[in-house]
Amino acid sequence: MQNGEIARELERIATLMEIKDEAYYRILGYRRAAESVVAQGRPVREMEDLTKLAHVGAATAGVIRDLAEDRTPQLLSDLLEEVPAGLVEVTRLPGVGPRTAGRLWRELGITSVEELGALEEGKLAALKGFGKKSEERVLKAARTYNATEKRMLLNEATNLAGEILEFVRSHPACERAEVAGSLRRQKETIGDLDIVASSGEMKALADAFAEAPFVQEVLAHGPTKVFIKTRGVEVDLRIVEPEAYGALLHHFTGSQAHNIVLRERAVKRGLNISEYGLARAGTGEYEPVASEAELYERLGLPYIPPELREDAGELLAAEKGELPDLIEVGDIRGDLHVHTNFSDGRGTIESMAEAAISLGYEYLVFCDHSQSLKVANGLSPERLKRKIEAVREADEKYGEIRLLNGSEVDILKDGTLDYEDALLAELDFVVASIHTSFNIGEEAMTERMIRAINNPYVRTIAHPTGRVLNRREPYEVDVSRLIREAARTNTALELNSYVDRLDLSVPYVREAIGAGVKITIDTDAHDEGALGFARFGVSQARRAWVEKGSVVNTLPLAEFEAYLREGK
DNA sequence: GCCGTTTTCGGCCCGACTGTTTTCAGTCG
Repeated sequence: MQNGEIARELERIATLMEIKDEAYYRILGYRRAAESVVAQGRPVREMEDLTKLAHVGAATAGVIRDLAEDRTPQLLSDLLEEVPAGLVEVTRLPGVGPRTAGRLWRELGITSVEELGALEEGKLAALKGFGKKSEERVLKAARTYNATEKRMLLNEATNLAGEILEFVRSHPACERAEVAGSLRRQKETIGDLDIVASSGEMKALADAFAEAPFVQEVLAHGPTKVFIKTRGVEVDLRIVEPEAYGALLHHFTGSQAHNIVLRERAVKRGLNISEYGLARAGTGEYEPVASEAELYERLGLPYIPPELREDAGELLAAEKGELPDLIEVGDIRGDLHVHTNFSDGRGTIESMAEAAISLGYEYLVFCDHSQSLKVANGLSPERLKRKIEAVREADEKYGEIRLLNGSEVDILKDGTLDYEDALLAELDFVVASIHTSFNIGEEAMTERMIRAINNPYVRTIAHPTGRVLNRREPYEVDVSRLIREAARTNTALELNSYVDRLDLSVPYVREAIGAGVKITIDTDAHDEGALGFARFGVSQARRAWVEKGSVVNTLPLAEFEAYLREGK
């Protein structure tokens, strides 16, 4: 099992224990262990001592070991014998938690969302603590439940949040407002949106928001907190007095795991943290904190950027003064992987070049598809040669930017490349990637890609795991082996910035830079607008603790050209 | 369950909103 699956199983264990009404802190232990596994870069399967992970002790380590080696842990099989597995899904219904799910099971014999949805009217309302409203809400949730929840891509979430933010900011009662939550941390996909605001008239702003034109449904509405649904997305607005804005922004940016460890740290120093500010322990009298920087400072820490707030070692690094100097969008000097209408792009060499110039880039590498990828109008050797000429001519025309020749050459099923080496030698930069024969098994796929990595002309491997968010799982490949091989051969790995790829994913990027592998942050743009997706590639790199020095295309033109000349 | 610069036992983050209640449990973030 991979880290993600292991974490999901640990979550499932925690939920089953919650339904059983086990001790709260025992459950919390498994939940925090799940988060540690997700945050971990390299596959936990390869770790010798699992208790080195935060929040993992002897017991949880045994469970993780079993899962990693595809055995069912005794704990899990015992739980599944006692608690129906379908109840885990019941707890995912909005407004239904583990306690309610447990009662539904014990008192009504419910074991799945489907059974709950088919329940006769009045049965639920008759339970103690339930009423008509609760019944209506729960039944509706069960009947409209959709198991395959789709999460927003970063650009969709950014656009939607922008519109909502504009409404909030334009209200006269609003002093400041920002996006918080997972979007501010730039998680790869976004479920809900969190907006925070400060205001001297909180209730007026809350009421206005609940009646905003984009509101589909009001889920909760108090004087400082409004929870609505718009276009199927839940949006949470939280409001505080202006003096407490920093504490609120921090609180709602999360992650929850980061907040918890930070608060525990504060408690040890005699302080409580809440969204209202800092208090001497036990007094409940909060002193407002106006900025996040001030909050960290008063805890004796340097500012921790939102992208790092995942309880993935950032507090320890902050204490030691070893936080990374994270890469920024402005550090990107060029894009090494863009398409044109020679293959399946919509832009021309010129239009793409001009879009790159307007971003301030110093160089741009055109990488159209290779001959065997017919569906993408891949270039035959003859057409590639014509394109090489066309790029050279265009390069003469533009003084502001260096235009270079590349190819996104297919790695064929046997690991050979889709052009002869002699042709690859004529190119400035070669990107290699997989677009066919995804299901050949982990061993064969790994060997196939390692063969490509060992080709002397291949400088980076594009979208190395082939995943497409919300659409396609990554193919099976041993990424850790690819990373070791890339390090050995001085081959880079791509962090593809296209919003539905973001591939390599963050944990692997962190593993790769740890192994000394260079990263290319490319957009794979098929039109001019997509060049702007570089910001999302950069935000993922920041989540992976990447500094500018680890990224090939932060090199100024002269140094980049030297890098090209040196070869591998 | 985990964890330790007051520790190997006794702690373990914090608050808003809802529904069904007359004081609070459950859910959520």
